[in-house]
Amino acid sequence: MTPPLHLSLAGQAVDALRELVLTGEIPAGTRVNEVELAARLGISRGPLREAIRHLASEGLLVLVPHRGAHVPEAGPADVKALFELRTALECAAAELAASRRTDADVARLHAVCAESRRTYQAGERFPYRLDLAFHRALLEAARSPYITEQVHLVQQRVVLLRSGLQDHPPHQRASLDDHDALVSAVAAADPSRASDVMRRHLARVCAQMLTSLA
Amino acid sequence: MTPPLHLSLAGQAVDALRELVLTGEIPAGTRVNEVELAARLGISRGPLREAIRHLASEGLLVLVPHRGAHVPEAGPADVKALFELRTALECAAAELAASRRTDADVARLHAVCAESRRTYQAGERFPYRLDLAFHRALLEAARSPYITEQVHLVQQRVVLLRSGLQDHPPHQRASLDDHDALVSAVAAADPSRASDVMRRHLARVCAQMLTSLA
DNA sequence: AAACTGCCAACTGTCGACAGTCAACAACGC
DNA sequence: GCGTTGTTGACTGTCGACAGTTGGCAGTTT
Repeated sequence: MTPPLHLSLAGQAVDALRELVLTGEIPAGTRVNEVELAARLGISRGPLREAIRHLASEGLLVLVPHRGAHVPEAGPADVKALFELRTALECAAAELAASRRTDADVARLHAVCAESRRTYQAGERFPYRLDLAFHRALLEAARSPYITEQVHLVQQRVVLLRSGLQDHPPHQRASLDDHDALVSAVAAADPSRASDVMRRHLARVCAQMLTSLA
Repeated sequence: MTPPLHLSLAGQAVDALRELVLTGEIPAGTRVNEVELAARLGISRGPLREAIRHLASEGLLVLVPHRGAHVPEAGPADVKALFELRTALECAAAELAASRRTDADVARLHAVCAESRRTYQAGERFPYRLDLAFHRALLEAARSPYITEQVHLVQQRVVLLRSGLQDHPPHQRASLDDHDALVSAVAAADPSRASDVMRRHLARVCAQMLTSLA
């Protein structure tokens, strides 16, 4: 059928399902039917079940015994709790990045910031993609694999919460400034300042998400 | 067979496998045979596979395509990286606990510390169980569900690394003092001091594990 | 009319069997 | 004797079918 495919069906199913969830194609609260979805993806229920369980372990799905899986519906309390976790992880990452960063790391961070600002001034709005790229560049500089892994998982859940939300330009402007301040603290090898800036940045983003949610 | 069991076979398999891994009954590096283990647990391969994937998502197993799962072998670099994650999470938890704790929380923490000290002075060594209980009591006071969840997962991985290691009494003595200092900071509602104490505590524990490992 | 009880359809949980892949072993050539 | 290649065995990946449970619907009772 598919001879030179280097990924198992379960692996493909994970990617496909993740896409369906993150794009909001499967709305929050909707129950996922195994047989139906398996047919839609062209695979059997076995691999699909593994994919469902995997995404559940990432927090993108919620399992209910004998009642299947559904995309979680998040309230303000969830957003706050999730950002407490994100703050813990990313502040630590910022600290580590400030103490471990190489010149190449700083250059990369500057490049991402520059591109973000350019895109923002050109199109009145910079894509979320660049925000993710910035945080990932920071993680790279932190060189802490387990923290990096966890931040990626948390960011995914934030993306899930963001689906159906749009950013206001003023908030974007503030984020750009935060990013610049963060790069400056990292470049200056000042861990505690980097942590503080990150904390304020995430507090702002969290507050903005809470108002957009209400 | 087992009529009034309120847990799915996969759920039971998760618990059983977790026990086998954490107790070291399945040594690090050993490959896990699905058919053999399924027979041993008295279930089919389907639920067992789900259990294996679940534990892999918790970091207790490593999956290799077409070659099954095995318990990860951890070196010093892994220990350091894991403790960077643990420090990020538990320092944040200590901060939150210090700012949110109720009198009941403080009482609970005091009780755990007292029992630890009593057991230590009586038997020259206090069980790891009480150390876990202390950190869990602190998490309860922090009231941050996602951080709590992640700390539990990390603690599990630490237990995995600890299997086959024994504590030296002097290190235990230091831990007892750290715990007391932590309770005092939390009781005084001093988040930054709580975070600092936790950081020092975990640095000590990490260093001790690294020396025991070599 | 409202509440309760028994049935029914749909779905999840589980199983056994088949197919594909990888690694070790053996035979062969150099 | 050593490296290479074909073969074989064991194991994982996948599938289709069966069994158990859940929630809803119809029928009945008060």
